[in-house]
Amino acid sequence: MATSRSRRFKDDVFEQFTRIGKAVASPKRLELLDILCQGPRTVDVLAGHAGLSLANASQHLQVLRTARLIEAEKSGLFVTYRLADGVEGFYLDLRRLAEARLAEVEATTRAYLEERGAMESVDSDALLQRALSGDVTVLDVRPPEEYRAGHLPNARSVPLSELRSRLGELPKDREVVAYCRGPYCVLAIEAVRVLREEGYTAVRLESGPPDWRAAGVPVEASS
Amino acid sequence: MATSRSRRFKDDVFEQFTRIGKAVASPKRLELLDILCQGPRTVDVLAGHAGLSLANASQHLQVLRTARLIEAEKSGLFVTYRLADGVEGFYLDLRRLAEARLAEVEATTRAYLEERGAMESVDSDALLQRALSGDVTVLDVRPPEEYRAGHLPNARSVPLSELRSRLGELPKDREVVAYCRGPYCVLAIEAVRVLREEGYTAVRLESGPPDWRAAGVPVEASS
DNA sequence: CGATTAGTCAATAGACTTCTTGAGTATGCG
DNA sequence: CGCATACTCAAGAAGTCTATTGACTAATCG
Repeated sequence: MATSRSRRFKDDVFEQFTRIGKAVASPKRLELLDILCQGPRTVDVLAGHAGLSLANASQHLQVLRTARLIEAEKSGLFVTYRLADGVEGFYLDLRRLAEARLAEVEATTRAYLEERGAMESVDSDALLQRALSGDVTVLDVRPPEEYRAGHLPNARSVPLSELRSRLGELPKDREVVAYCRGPYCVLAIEAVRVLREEGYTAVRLESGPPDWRAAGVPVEASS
Repeated sequence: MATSRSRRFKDDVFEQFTRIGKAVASPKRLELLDILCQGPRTVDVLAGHAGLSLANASQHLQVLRTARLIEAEKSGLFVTYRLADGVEGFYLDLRRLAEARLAEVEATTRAYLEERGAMESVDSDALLQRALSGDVTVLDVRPPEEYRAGHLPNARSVPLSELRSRLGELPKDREVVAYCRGPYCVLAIEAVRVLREEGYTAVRLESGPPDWRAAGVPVEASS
């Protein structure tokens, strides 16, 4: 009978698909993918960002690599991991599905924002358009190397750590739009808090470079 | 320090995303999703198709349901599960990523096809256009209820089990294009084998209704 | 009413995963 | 050369997931 043979074929195929599923079945690995969406990184930078021991991070990266979601390149002492083709898009799809289907995601986010006193509802698309228009001061508050890897056309790089000391550069009478890595990065939330304390009109743009790339919004490199 | 609080926030968010990942981290659950792409089904039909015991199928369905990928509706003795919004697209994205990144998927498929003596390479898009054009006989070899739930505009329903006895309905001088549920369903492969044995010129269209819906190809219901 | 059917629930053995620890390897630097 | 750095590998304890079993519930039918 052909059935048992086709059963084995199906089992094999779904087993293969599962390699992708298993790769994204751990919160730490999703976090690593999220960080890698910002650009290639070495193992200990990744470990630091995700709050993992070096050995543990390395192990998770192996899993992602066997699922072919990331690629490694060794140069000197350092191993640099980067996302494979098509993976950024898939990660964003997964995130979008989670946001759409799991009310808990929104609840968690809202709880955090309220705690930080940063509750607000801004039309994200309209805000992005304003950021692109040049009518507002646009701040990229991520570390400088991430700014260099890609940023909004008229954003200026002011890392959160330097924000307080560089307030002089920012005109007080102009609205400020701050962004960072994306909706689940907290840098811009902090930046907006600081700016408001100092009397600025400031809002956070929730999206980040990975979202813009996926949406076809221009993202400049360097400068 | 704000860091530990934001650490907890991130952990929570990624934990939530992981619910989707975990749901698609088991081959059996992916198979259930695949079947549900064809339309709503009751628990024991799903169990039968996926080769699972009733209790085990029910358990897997609970997991998918807590991840909100599927929805249940009870009517009388039967519980009918259906895909939630946006899930069909996500499943197809996952499958596409697996096909693109994992050479093993293609290898497994090729091995099965060769074993069945069905190796061939047809330009899938061109074949779909021909199937839509009306110049060939288009056969939907799935069970009739699946045909009713959605099929190509000029396909006729000839379930694989009835194919041999209904060959009289099919003109011998016209090329036949057979399709079933999609690339990993074996019904059309068998159908093409039977047709060729009987002297027909027959090819398999690899895609299926879920693919066409995602691509905007018209898919009729009933009739 | 009692029997039947469709499905869920609960418990458990066995298999897999995760994180940790400590050792091992390769490269570069003084 | 010896030593430091960046990373990987291997082993094991603790936790999680899967499939199976048998009992349980809810709806239907005679």
